Amino acid sequence: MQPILAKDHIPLKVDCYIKAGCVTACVLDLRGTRSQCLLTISAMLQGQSKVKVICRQRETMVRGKVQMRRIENPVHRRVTFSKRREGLLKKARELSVLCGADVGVIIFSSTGKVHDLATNGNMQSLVERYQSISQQEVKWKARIYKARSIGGGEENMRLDRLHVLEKGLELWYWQTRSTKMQIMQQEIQVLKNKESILKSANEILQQKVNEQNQFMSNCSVFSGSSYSTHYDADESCLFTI
Amino acid sequence: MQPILAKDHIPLKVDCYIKAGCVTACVLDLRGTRSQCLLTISAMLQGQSKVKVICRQRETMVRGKVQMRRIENPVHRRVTFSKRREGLLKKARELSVLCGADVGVIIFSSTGKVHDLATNGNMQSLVERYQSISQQEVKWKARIYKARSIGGGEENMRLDRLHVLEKGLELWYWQTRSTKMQIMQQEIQVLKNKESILKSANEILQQKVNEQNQFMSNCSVFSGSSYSTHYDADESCLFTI
DNA sequence: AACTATTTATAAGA
DNA sequence: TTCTTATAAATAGTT
Repeated sequence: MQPILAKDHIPLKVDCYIKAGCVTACVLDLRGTRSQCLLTISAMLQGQSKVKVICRQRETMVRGKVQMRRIENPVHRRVTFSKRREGLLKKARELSVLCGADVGVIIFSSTGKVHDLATNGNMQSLVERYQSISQQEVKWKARIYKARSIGGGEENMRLDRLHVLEKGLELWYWQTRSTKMQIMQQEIQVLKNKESILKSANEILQQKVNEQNQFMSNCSVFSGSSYSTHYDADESCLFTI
Repeated sequence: MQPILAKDHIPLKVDCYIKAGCVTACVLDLRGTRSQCLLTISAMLQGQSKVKVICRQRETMVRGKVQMRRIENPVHRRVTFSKRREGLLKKARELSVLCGADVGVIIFSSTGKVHDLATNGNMQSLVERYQSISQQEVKWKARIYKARSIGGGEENMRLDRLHVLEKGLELWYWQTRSTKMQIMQQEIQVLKNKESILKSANEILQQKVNEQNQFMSNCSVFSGSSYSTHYDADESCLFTI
């Protein structure tokens, strides 16, 4: 299948209702490389049932590719910003809906105006989630990095210790990815509450019991047996992130 | 310029290197309305210098529009997520370069994996800038709210001013309604825990106090003054769902 | 703001 | 996964 060279004009006879159009065509260049290219069709009506179509490759793109550099014209820049900002937010919403992702977008225009989107409805919680994960990742990586560099200096650095650390990172990734993570976080929340409330209940209880103990010891009937009740809530958080 | 009806097949003879392609054409429908439509070109090489092109309008779109709902097939969803995520980040970078904007994007996949982009190179500073601006916005809105409630009492409050303020307030409610929901639900969770734990703490406390009361009354020193402590947690849940 | 030619993204298939 | 390409969608420039 030899590639065939293009000629400047390709006269076509068609009898459809094309008025004008363009062709995104799959082409082979001279080296046989496949790529997409653009052709244009100019159609002129000829009588009732015939259209003459001239199809040729554009010598120059009328609207060239957008150069990826700052738009200097302020009016143009503002219009483009507005269009592309909407486009970006739309894409973000679509990603969220189609793939069940949570997406947050923050945009500062060059004039400092802020635009945002949080598909979960709350940028703050999204950012917090991001920060906690980032910090955790940084910690793990730092730990491994440290272990590695120490290990590099020390010959006694046992390989299995390094493996344990790397396993930890792996596990952390796995935990982060799983939906369990979310359940666990809720669980943590619950248990933290438990902790603080148990502590205050404990305080009140202690206080009551102490009052009574004091009252009773004031009666000089009882001596060294004081009631002490302590519900330790420190162990109530089973998971840590 | 009468629109001309399409026929099923449009045989074309071309001598360019088109292999296959499609046409996004501007067409006129039967009422003369202009719109974009799609044609396809199938090309077959014929010898060294000739290509036969069959151009016809698709009866049905082979790949219909994407339905904007969660993709249920996990493989499909993962692939789409990957592609669209890249697309989104690319768009964000382009917006930043073209318009001199600072853009931050945070993406959590449905499996909890995080992806991000901060065009200024530092998500933390971007988020901080966002948060400081958001806080100012909240303050401003609170001011409006206050002005409005004062305005309700004053007859001198000009109607147009009130309308402006109410418009702002409306917008603010709309923007934050979902956020509020989340905060409330969290609050509910916390308070439910509070309730149940306070109740058990209460029980323990009651038990203790009762024990001591009984002990003391057994000592026949005290008569009618029994300690009774009850921490009612029923009112601790401010919100109900 | 609307229009549309053109570019770009991407869904489905290999 | 990566590549291909048909097709849908975004958008640059214009009116």
